[in-house]
Amino acid sequence: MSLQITPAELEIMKVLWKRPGIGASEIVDALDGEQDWSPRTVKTLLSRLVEKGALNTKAEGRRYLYRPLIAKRDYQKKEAGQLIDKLFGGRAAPLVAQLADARGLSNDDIEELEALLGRLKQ
Amino acid sequence: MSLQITPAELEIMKVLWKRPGIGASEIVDALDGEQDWSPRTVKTLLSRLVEKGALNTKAEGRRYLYRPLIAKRDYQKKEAGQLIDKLFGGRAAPLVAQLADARGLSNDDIEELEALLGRLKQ
DNA sequence: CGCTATTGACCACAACTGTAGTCAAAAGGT
DNA sequence: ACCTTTTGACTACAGTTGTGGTCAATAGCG
Repeated sequence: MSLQITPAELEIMKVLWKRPGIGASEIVDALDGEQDWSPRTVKTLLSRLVEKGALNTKAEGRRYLYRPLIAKRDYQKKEAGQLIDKLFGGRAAPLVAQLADARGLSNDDIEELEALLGRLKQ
Repeated sequence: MSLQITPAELEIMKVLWKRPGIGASEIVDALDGEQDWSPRTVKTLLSRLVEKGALNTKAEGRRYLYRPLIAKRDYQKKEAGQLIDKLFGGRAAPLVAQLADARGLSNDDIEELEALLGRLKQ
C-alpha cells in the first residue's frame, strides 16, 4: 500500500489535512490564491486520490465530503525516510548537516533541535 | 536552470558522482545488481541527462565519457530544501523531529548532530 | 580484410501527470 | 414546475518517465 501521491495531489492533501471532511468546492476555495486550478482539475485530483486510497468519501446529499486516509505525519515520515535513503545513504545526520548549510538554521531552530536531541539522549 | 532529475536518472547520477568520467558500459556494469536495466535503457537515461544539462560528454574514440555537471552536494541541498518547503512549512527542525521519530537516530547520530549544532551556534 | 560486437542516434510506446472539457443528474432559486 | 448551478462520472490530450528496440557507423577479433 505504498500509495504514490504526486505534487499536485499533495496540494489537495494539505488542504484536507488542515480541514478534513470538506467538499470539493471548499477545497477549490481553499486553494484559491495558492494554486490556479479550475474546479475541474481539483475534481480530477480528488478522484485520483480516492482511487489511490489516499482519501475516503462520505456522501452528503448531492456531494462528497473528503477525508484523508493517511495522516500527514505518516506521509512526512515516509517522504523524509525516502529522501535519506535515496540521497543520504540512509543516515539522517548528513541530511541535517546539509540543511544547516543550505538554509541556515535560525537560532530558534538550533535551540529546538538541541532540546529535541537532549530528550532523545536520556 | 532547475533541471529535473527523475528517480531512474538519479541512479545514473549516483554512479557518476562516485566515478566521474566513465563510459556507458562501465555504468551498466556498475549498475549491475543494483538495477536490472538493459544497456539500452541506461543509454537512454544518459542521453536524457545530457540533454537536460546534468551531464557533460567528452568523446573518447568511439564512445563518450560522462561527467556530472551538478555536484552531489548541490543536488542534495536542493532536494532537502524542496522537501522541507513542500511538507514541513519551510522549517528544518520539524523534519529532524520527524526523522528522529521515523527511524530513530543512533547515539552516534545524536552526537554528530549535537556537535554540528554546537558549531553552528558559536 | 570481413564479421561481430559495441556505441551513439533516433524511435516506440504504455503508464503516469497536469490540466481541463463534456455530460447528466440533482438541488435550489423564483 | 422550469432554468441555472453544482457535482460527480467519464473522457481527452499533451508532456514526462520507464523501459527498451532499430539502425548505421565503427572498432577490434580472427
